[in-house]
Amino acid sequence: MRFREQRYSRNVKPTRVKAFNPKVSDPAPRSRVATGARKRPKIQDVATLAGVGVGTVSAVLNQNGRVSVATRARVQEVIASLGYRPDLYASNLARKSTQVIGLVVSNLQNPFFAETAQAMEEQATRHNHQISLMATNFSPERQRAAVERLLGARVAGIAVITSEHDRGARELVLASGVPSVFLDVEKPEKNSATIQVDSRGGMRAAVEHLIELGHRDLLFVRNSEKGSGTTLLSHQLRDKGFASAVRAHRHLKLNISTVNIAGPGADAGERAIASVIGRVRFTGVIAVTDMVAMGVYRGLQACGLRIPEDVSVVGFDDTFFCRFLNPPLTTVSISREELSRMAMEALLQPPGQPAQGQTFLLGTKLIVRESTAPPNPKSRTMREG
Amino acid sequence: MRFREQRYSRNVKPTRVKAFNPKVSDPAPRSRVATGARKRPKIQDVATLAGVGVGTVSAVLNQNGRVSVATRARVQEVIASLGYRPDLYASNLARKSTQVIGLVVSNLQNPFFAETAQAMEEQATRHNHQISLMATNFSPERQRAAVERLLGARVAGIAVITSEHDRGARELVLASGVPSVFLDVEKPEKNSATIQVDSRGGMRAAVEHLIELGHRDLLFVRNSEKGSGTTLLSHQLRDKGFASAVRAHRHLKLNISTVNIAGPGADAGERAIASVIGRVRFTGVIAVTDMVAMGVYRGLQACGLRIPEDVSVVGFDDTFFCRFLNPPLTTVSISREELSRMAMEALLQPPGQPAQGQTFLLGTKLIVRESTAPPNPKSRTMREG
DNA sequence: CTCCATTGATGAATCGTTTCACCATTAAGA
DNA sequence: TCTTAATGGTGAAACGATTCATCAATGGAG
Repeated sequence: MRFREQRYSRNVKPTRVKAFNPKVSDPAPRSRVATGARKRPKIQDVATLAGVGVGTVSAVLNQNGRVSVATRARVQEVIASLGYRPDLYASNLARKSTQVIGLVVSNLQNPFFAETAQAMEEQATRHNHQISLMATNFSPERQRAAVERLLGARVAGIAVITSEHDRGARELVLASGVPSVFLDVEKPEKNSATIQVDSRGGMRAAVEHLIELGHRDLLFVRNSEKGSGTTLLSHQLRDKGFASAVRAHRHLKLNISTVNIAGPGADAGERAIASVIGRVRFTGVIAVTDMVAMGVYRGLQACGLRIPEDVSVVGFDDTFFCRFLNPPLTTVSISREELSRMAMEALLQPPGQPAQGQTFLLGTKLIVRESTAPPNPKSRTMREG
Repeated sequence: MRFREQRYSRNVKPTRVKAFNPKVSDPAPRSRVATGARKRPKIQDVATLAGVGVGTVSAVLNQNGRVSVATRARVQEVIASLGYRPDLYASNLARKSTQVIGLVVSNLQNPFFAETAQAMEEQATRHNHQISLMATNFSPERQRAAVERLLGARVAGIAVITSEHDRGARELVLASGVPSVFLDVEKPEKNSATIQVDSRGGMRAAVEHLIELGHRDLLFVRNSEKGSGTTLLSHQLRDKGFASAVRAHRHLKLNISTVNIAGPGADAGERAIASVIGRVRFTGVIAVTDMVAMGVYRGLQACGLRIPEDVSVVGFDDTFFCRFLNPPLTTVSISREELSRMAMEALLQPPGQPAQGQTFLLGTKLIVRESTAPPNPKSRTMREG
């Protein structure tokens, strides 16, 4: 019985059944939309043509192992002539690691994220990696979904550079053991690197800049991107940074006001100004984001207030278009190159010290442009009487 | 003989040799930098726990094949309890297709590309695909390299949305047989889809808008991003569009000037204005790009010219920040959603008609904001005398 | 009761790499 | 001459999924 069975399964099921069983009734369905491409050469083809074993070809490809110069040259020649390109999926499967790093950002429309993504992409290319991009559009659910998909793709690392925050997503990443970096996360974990933007320092520089110019009546404008009630983490930190900067100068009797408008991006800034104008006295505005500052510009200009003659404005992020606003915006700069360099360093952890678990501090720098000037004593942001 | 042999290969070569050969001399080197993560469950684990075969689990995962409701439920339960997630690399290798589409853009700093990337990402997610992002920074060499890497990654499709153009890259893609879309390519191929932006229509609308307002002295500002001498394809098309729009109104005796400044992005616009001011008479400016228009704003304002009182300005692209310029920019809009929808449709070619080889026409729409107004007869862009 | 069709489930073979135990050859040392 | 070491090179097994030929069980039909 057993023999019968074995023999049967051995002989009647040759490895290439298809070739022996042309399915006469159904000549060529293969409905997978005709490819039209020549068959991709595989490593075995290269090996055969070069007269070597597959192991040798692999060694040449990954420049490890010992291969004589002559053999190496011959193999490389064959590779070039065939146009052979190793299949990354097979390679990754066999190697149990990938060359892909997952990048989760909030929204590419926001230049801060776009510029960061670009910088990350450059870093990745430099290190021979690829970027798999996911955008959350500020939704924690989508963040979690993004992380889940990246994990399924077995990425070599995950960078979460978002303003929103999702505990579930973070826990998924942490539990997976995949190298990761998070931006501005509240408490670091041993498992995962953190990049902390020095919002405090940046805010202090911004506030002190205005104080030095002579401003004493300050308006802080913030928004929370989504009406969801949750405050973005980076905004919270900037809040704190602002508060601490103000505290450091409390002897000056500063007159501080804060507006918080929910809503997406730049529009919030505009509405914020509309809502306080005539009710609050201020000669300097600090916006939590360049995007918000753009809205503030519009709001002020709609009220006939000039920048910087009547009101000074400071932004945060130094997105590239700051220079093109009218007047060019004074803002706090965060280096995207530095940020992406840190992220990559943490993700790729060069064989030496384990960068995972480390916390990187990302400095900020005040860029003074033309949106700030000494306050104008005649300027009126309050309604008369 | 045959029996002996079969039996031999059946019994003496068990699939798990390693388990029988514990290598006493070398207990546990595995120096691959401690992972610390629990071992990822594989499909066999799920199958065993659920008491079914791997084929059944696979059928449940891919909701094809016939599985009874009871079995399906049991398998799904085990999957959930284990937190099992199929390995995309193994899956792709076995299936010989992937869920990744490669997106090549010029530069994420340019909001047009950033917004397109975002839209593509959303489309991809909707279709259960991932985006692998590559930026060329306007370099043809980098474009080729990007394509080469994506091909190696066996992407399911490649979208090349760039302003620069590289014949080599295009040929690589075409030869590979991978579904692809290119933007604004000169001549379509059977093999690959094309999206043609209706630059002609957009330019005509822009020109006619200015003409209707009463402008007769028009300045066309273009740049070529890189001093490399090669003109960006999209710019060429916009050139032609502009020329054809002008030709259509030649009976009006329009006074047309053109400045072409090489150099990256917005700066070019500023330098363009600087170079023509006082030498050319114009009351309306058409910029080849919103980015360039931003530079034009700066250039004009630096000369003390007001927009739109002294000079009207029209841009092209409708990037999101147009609304935040002062004054908000009148521009020609290209729908990113539409663009990405078309790209995805071409790439994913729903089982029905083969969208490959098709040419999509992407319409444009003039968005009138506040940067255009009737010409001011007293305005002087020419030096006196 | 036999035969056939249908439904559900199985698991060996396959995808294209990397890895690594092992082999062959040569060189150096005793 | 015989070991021993070093260098080049080999190819089977493993990676973790999908596929599909095949089997078992069940239910009618004849």
